[in-house]
Amino acid sequence: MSQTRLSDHVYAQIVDIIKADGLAVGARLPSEARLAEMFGVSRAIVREALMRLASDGITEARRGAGSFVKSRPSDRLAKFMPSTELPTTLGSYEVRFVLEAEAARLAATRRTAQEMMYVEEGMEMLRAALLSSEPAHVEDMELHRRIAGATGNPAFLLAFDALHGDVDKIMRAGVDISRSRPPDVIATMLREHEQIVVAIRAQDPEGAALAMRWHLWEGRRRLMP
Amino acid sequence: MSQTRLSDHVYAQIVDIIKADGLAVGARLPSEARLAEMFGVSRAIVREALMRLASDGITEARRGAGSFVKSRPSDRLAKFMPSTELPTTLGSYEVRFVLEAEAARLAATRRTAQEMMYVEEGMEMLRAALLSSEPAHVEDMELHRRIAGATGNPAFLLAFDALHGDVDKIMRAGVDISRSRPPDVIATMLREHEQIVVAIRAQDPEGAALAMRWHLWEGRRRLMP
DNA sequence: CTCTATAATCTGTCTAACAGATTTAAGGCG
DNA sequence: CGCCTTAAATCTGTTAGACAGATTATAGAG
Repeated sequence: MSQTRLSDHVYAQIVDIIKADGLAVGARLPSEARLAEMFGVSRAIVREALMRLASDGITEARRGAGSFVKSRPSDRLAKFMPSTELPTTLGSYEVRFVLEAEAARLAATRRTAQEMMYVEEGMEMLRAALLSSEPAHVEDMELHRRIAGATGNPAFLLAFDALHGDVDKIMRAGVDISRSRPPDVIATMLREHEQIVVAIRAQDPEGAALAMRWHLWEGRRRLMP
Repeated sequence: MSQTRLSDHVYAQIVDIIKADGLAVGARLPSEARLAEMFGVSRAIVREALMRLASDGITEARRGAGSFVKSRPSDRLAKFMPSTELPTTLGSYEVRFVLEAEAARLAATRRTAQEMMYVEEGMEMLRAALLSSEPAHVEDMELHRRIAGATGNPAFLLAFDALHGDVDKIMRAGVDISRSRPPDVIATMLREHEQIVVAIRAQDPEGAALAMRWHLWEGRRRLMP
């Protein structure tokens, strides 16, 4: 804790309230004015804390009605607490394996021409990043995200963002995966992605799903041989 | 677009400033007062946006000095926000079909005794709610969520929460399934859930996956015949 | 008992102010 | 000219009070 903002403390105290009082998903929190009174701070501070709680997906505010529990913090915290960063990253592969393989299959089936262009553009961005030997983590994610979007089903993007949003947070916390990659690995990664894009372009559902599964399988191995 | 908080807009505009002006990591943002003047809002609103930016690891505030860029916002992160407002009732089934079927399979494979108890408890809650003819939507979700948790892989819960986070909102908007639920449908829903739980208890991966797929398939049909 | 109008709450937002930390500018001295 | 000390300007962190608009609770009429 470098800084001592009151809203940090209020954030933690509201989390405690939800956990201690066992507030279920959908339950209403005390009003901002009430919380301010309880913690002895101004309403503005409570609002700052609530903004972060909402940003973290724990609460949700409805105008005129109140703030409500959206996802119990104990569960959200549990996914960071027990295991270290790497296992969580690895765990996401298990989900990506089914989620993104299905996305690739559906993208191949019903992508529009515009969505295809968007995917191809993402592929170009990844290629440029990889060939310039820069950290290509963002571009990698972006391509995968565009493929999820090419299904035309926003639910895939919802799940994708949830998965990679928190992974991104974890990596910002100090884990540096972008270690030095030898040239042959770069070429391999490029080829794997290209096979996925080619299959989607050719409207080959099974090929796209298989290429995605293979790529994720290999990616997981690269992370933890 | 359920809510239009000014701080949401300010958040996006500050991200735009960082990207457009090419502010490097460590660069100082305009002061809160200046930002408030630029966007035509009060300083409190700017602070609420800055709290979320700080929570997302993009900026960092130093007391008396100013707010500084901590990490350049990626394009992916910028697109992260608007996706939260998409209603995805039917589309979510397409994702649940692969996601929860895999969760059921893995839960059957490696559930602990404690996780099994947690699932059984969820089943009891659902049974009680359904038999009392009360809206059982929350209990239904809770059982599915506990099954996702029984995989031991928190990534499944991440994806699950993302998909079902807005369901409460949708239900409140008027789609009330519980009203039009004849007794035979209740019995059917109960049986479908029981088959899933039984398969997980019996550590039958394929049976669990199949039962989940069947249940979701029927559920989708009940929603939109 | 149901429907409706009214009152009470609650979020979203603004303005004005002050303390304390930090940066900047101004001198003063070698 | 360059360096150090000091005072002024700036900035974040925080408080108080106010008002509009949305939502929920309440009381009353039929």
